[in-house]
Amino acid sequence: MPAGSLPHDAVTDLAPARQRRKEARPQELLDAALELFVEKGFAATRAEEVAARAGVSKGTLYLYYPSKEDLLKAVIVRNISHEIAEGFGIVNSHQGSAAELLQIVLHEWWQRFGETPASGICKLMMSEVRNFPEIGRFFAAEVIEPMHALLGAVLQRGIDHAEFRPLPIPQVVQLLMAPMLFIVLHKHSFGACEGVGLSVEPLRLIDTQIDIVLRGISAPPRRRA
Amino acid sequence: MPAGSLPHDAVTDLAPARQRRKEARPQELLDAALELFVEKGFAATRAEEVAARAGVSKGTLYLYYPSKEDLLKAVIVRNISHEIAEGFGIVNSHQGSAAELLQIVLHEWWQRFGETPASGICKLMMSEVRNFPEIGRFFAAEVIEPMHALLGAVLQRGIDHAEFRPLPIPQVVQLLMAPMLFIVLHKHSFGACEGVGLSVEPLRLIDTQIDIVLRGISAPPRRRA
DNA sequence: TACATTACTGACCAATCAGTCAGTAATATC
DNA sequence: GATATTACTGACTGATTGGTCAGTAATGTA
Repeated sequence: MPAGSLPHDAVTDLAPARQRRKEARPQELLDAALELFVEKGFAATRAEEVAARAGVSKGTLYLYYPSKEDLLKAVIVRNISHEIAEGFGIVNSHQGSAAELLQIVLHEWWQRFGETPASGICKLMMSEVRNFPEIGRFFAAEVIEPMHALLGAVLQRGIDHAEFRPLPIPQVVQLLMAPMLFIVLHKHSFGACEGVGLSVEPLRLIDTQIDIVLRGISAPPRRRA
Repeated sequence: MPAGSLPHDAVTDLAPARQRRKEARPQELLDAALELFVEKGFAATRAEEVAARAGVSKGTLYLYYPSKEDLLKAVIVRNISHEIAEGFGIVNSHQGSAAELLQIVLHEWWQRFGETPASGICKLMMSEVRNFPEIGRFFAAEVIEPMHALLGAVLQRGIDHAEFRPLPIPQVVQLLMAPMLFIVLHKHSFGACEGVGLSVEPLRLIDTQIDIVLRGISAPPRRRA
């Protein structure tokens, strides 16, 4: 506003026009909170900022969530994708090779989770578990463990079909997840800063990973019989 | 102390006995700050806590570091290992195969950095870059880029000697680092909590990684000539 | 033992922020 | 249009915490 602007009689130009949208608020607040918690961390984010980004006042935030910590819990709980169940669907119904399946699962993971704002949850959990171990246990049980079971099942199938050589499954699962996590963590930390080197190209990295790992775990060609 | 304990005339039993140790303070404060920043995050850590863990009062902290943010900067700067230079020494003087060299470099990285408290810097930077991009740029220039150059050199040598097949070096470097980062990040987040599943065994994971990647990137056996 | 120097302390201050609540205005109902 | 209901607001408060500084005691010097 130019200096000396005086409040001409009616509502000022940019007056936000108060609205009542009981249904939409909770999700909008959750979205705003996720963004800010991922960006700045839980402790460094002020409740009023969350409210402002969601387009409401602080009072409204506390109308829907009783405390900042409850807001955090809700952010985690509500963003937990139930798509892991779908992942099992894909795995169980897949007809082709385990190698193909692995590729599909990793690509789907990237598309349905890595690319979406929900991937920020990874950074958020990483940063905050030690302050909220309860939430951490919940996340581990609902996300990490199912995800590992899923990838473990893919590997086991490959081994059973002699497509992959015998493997230490838990370790290989962790090795498969590591680059995926690297990508999303980078995206929400260094990758979001100006002039911080290291260009990460998710799809290219994932494809290179698939290429190398598949060569690395494939069973040697049969000698005879 | 049992209830009703009264201050008997001289100094109380557990009186901390004030000491003057001008030389030792800065490092002790830095160590305490690193621990706490990694554990709780920068914003959630109170300056007085840092002082207390270092065994001094808040005033003393501010005697050595002008602000909490300056303390953070000092924590990063002072914990940046100059061992990457030694890494280049190892790489340049190595006589054996590139595969062997890769194994050595990853193991050394784990021993000299991953296992030490300094590895907490990884989590700290991840969590805080977006709040302190300046520090992020410094860290990228001093640590990330040299580290990538180092691993890139190892890969390049392997390719030059036809030990490895042609590779997209930047991607493969990232794939090599991802599990290392996974290990240290896990150690300082989920790994430090009770009852949060997922047992991560660093050496076993690193060895599995080396095994798979080496198979995955090795050049196919020559056909003729 | 007396005095000077200075590393260290912790009570204090000002700023910040989570959480509250009396009041406002948008919608529903008649 | 009049009245009732309730989603929403933002000034307020109590607690917390970054940062200060007048004072204290440990050490050095004579």
